[in-house]
Amino acid sequence: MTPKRVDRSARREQILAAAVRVFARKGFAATRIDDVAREADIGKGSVYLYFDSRDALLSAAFEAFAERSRNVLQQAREGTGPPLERLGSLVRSVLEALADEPELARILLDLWSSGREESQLPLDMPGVYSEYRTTIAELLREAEGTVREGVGEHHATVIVGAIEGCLLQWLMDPRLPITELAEPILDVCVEGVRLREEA
Amino acid sequence: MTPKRVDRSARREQILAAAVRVFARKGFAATRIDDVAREADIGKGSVYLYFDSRDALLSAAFEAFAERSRNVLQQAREGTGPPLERLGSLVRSVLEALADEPELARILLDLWSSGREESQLPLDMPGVYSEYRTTIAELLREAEGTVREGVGEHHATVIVGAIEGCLLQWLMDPRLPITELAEPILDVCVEGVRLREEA
Amino acid sequence: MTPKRVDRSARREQILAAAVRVFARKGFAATRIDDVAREADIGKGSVYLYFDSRDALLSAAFEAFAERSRNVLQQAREGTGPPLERLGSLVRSVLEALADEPELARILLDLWSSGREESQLPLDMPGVYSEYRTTIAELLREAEGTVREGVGEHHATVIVGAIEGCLLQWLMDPRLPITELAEPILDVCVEGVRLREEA
Amino acid sequence: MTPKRVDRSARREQILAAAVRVFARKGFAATRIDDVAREADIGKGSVYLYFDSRDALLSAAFEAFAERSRNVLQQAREGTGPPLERLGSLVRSVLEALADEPELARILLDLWSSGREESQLPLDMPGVYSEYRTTIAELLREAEGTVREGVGEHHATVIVGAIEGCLLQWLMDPRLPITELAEPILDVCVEGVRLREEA
DNA sequence: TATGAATGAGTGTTCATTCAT
DNA sequence: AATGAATGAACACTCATTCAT
Repeated sequence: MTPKRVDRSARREQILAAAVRVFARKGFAATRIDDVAREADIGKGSVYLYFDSRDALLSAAFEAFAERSRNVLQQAREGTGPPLERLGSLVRSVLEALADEPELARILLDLWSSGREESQLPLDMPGVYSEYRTTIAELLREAEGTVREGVGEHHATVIVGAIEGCLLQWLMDPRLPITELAEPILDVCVEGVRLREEA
Repeated sequence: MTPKRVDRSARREQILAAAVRVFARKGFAATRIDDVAREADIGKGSVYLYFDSRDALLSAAFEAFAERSRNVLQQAREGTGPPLERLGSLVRSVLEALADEPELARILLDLWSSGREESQLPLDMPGVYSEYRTTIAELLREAEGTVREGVGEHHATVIVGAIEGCLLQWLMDPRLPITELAEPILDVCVEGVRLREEA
Repeated sequence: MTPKRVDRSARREQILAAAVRVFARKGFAATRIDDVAREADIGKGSVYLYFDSRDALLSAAFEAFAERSRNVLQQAREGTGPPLERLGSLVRSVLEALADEPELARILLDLWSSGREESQLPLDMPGVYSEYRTTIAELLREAEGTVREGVGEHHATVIVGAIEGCLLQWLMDPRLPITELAEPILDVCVEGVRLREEA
Repeated sequence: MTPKRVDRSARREQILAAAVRVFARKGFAATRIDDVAREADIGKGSVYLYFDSRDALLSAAFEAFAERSRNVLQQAREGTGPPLERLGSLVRSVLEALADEPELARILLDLWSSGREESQLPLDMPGVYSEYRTTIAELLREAEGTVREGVGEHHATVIVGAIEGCLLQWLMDPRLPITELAEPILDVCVEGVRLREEA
């Protein structure tokens, strides 16, 4: 029926993976189509059989990243158990997912840059972060009674910020122990919103 | 014979300011020297009388940013009063400084990208964040007895992360009320490390 | 998958020949890559598929010239017969070779200029002339007994000079009958060194 | 009457001398107006008070060179004594003049290049060489009876060639002892045309 | 007269994209 | 489908020339 559909899509993935590796290494701006083709071990022209343009590679990388995000968030929303524990799982999942695919993480630097309003590529990074915030805000709302009064959307923003900000520091300085940061993040963020059971 | 009529360094600043505005708008990668010249209302060649290269403009922008950073951090270190309150002031100062110069803030997106290891421009962004962490870690240390045990460097990273991560979200979506985030950040971060006065 | 259709080195030669024609006409300094591309009837970018830079075109032209030189000199060294007759053949060969490829001859003007010490391009023109002199000095040495005493390296320099100087004048004024100058050169140079059979 | 005429012309000479020094060092193509101004120790704009354009500097340098040539040739024409001896004096004068002002000599490389037909600057180098040849041909004609039959214009070309060709080799390789070449040149050129007094 | 800041036309080079094979 | 040679638009940077002071 679709005799080469699998091949085609596998090939596409192969090229995208190569592109992500190169983007991670040199950054999008410094990456040439030639570099991607060489990394994917195919001819330069072949890249265009699977992607419309150089920018399309970054868009596809964004999509891959956004999909990971959606998955992690969906799990958090569908999870059961105490909301603050699900928040903890969410934070750990995010960091693990990034630590698992450090190359995908490194392209965040380019995705952030390209998210700019006047950019030609309107990758919907704002949307990704908006979803993050919404999901976490929802968890906080569910946790009503466990968290202090007044905790709300802004605190969700801070929690997302803490995660992304740690990630950012790791990207700037890979010596930072990104996985070890999960607990401190939770320490700060979860304790930072938890209701104090004052005597 | 006639001494210079123009103040070299004022002119330089004027061009740099124009460059920062354009970088903020279109991103460094998409900014042409011509754009900067037009924004500064001078000829293209004149840019080169004050900057060695296009990259030098970004480096200068980094320097401007780094100087702001150093000032804010210095104030935090020299401040008096309870450490956690000084942490609060620091957080507010950082956010205010960035909200005051949103264009300078937006080039952070480019500075982060250029911080990449293989980049040609050795902008010392890692150094900037390292100083941030050190300063905050110092405040936390001074706050010993007020903060929970085990609170340390990693928590400093989380606090820096929360600030930068909120900033990041604001950059992605300028509708976020960046200055209003100071209190939630402190809410989370300060409460997140403060000793619980358990009965 | 399909092997190259074009013969790389043939293409290279084609471009080089075009470049030499333009150099001959306008001089290297006044030649734009665009001129070369147009003369070769290809796109400007294609020049760079075969040559690293504009300078590389001149270097390649030098190589072509140097190869011709080496061939002519080798023939002179390998020749048989009385040395002074071989000198005559050498002189005639040099002039004929240049008259045959007047465009290659005209780039001599540029090669001489580029031979300057501080030049970026280390075209070994001095080496070429040094070989000329050595070869001719060798012929003169072999001719010992036929030439006057005291005839040596300096006279070789003068003979090379006479050839190149005639060439120079022809380049300045193409109406000079370069090939007809072979005999006068020999007249002067050979008679100028030949032993006088004094009574 | 002409209150600053001397000053003006002296200034012009100062600049021209500076230009010649720079041309000699880096070649005309690589010489910037800035280089000349710095060498002359004046402002860049001031160069244009005395010369119309960069090219005009090379033209002026040519004029200076051509004037030296004319002087030397005039002396040869006006001289007395046996023609072949005057030819000897001429050769020596030319070489001495060049050895005296090696910088003026070095710009020959640029003058030759710029003499090209399609060049924008039609420096009359062909004219200079033509005069050389005419003068020497005249000497040879006067020497009728002392030189072999058939010696004529072409031999004049060869003699001019020998001089210029030695000069060329010296310019390519300054280690060649230019002044020591006068005698070999005469050896070859004068003996090369002199009538053999056969027994 | 002297200056050097300002200019912008001009050019070498790169590289995304196309297309003949 | 796959290739890589060919292309030319785009751009950083240079520098001769101008001109306000």
